[in-house]
Amino acid sequence: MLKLSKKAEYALMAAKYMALKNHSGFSTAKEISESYQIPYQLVAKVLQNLVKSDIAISAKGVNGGFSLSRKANTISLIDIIRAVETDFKIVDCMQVNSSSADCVHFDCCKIKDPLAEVQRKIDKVFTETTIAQIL
Amino acid sequence: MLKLSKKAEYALMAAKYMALKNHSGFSTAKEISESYQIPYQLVAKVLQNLVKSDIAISAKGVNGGFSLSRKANTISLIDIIRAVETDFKIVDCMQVNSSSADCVHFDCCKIKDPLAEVQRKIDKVFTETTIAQIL
DNA sequence: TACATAAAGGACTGATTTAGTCTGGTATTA
DNA sequence: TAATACCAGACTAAATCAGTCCTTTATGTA
Repeated sequence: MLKLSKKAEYALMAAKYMALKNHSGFSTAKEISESYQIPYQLVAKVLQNLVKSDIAISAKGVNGGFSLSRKANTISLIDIIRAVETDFKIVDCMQVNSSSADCVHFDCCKIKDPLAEVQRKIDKVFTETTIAQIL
Repeated sequence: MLKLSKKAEYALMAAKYMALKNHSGFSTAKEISESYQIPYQLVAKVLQNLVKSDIAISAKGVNGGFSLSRKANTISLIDIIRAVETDFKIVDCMQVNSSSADCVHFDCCKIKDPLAEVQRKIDKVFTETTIAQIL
């Protein structure tokens, strides 16, 4: 279906929220959850993923929260999406570790190589679009 | 996950098969199924979808089968994919009939408009690539 | 020091989607 | 009339996704 997951959507929304108030301290998961009507636990998890990928930084305790680790115009959509999704390929066999064990057609596939070019172009779209452009 | 469905994959493979032998009569579902190791019932269904979308024509009975209805370089990947998939949008709210009933954020969404541009670029990739290019 | 706040992280569940199968039908040719 | 091959819808099992629950760890403040 070529659809982004909710996690990816929420990650983009959270990134946008933080970008919009980047210079006024931390944003909490609760704050983002309530502002954008996103389930708290989900957005919390997504924010943790962003921290793991060094897109955001976090601070525990009172007055803690999350903040983007760098300027919005240096964070691409693909950075965000890769932080929360394991796969980002239009077909399974393009995953880094895929082999003939994953696909009966692996060694004789008729569309893999041509689709790799399509994949490259899609990656380009998400790589070239930054958080700054979705504000 | 932004992944194509198996139906879309099989549709592309079937289209490729037909394109490769376009001028030597019909290809049967069985033939394509066996050549490319695709479950027969699935590829049969996919081929029916292609017929419904006027991408392929069919003939019943002995010596029947399927054939592309026009030249491979006039059939884009998006034609094929739309023939077999109901949705082809990165987020639900971009579906033609979507409304605030489908998404709690519909009227206040922070990322819909920017993502529409991303969607447009992805559509462009699939529109500009034709079957002739995956042969 | 105690307490409130807030992130970290794992386990679990229910709903949805996907892939694939089964069955019966219709049309065509030899 | 028998074999071939498309047409069509219902159905099932497996996988994925979205969301929840619960416990732990860290930090600032009264």
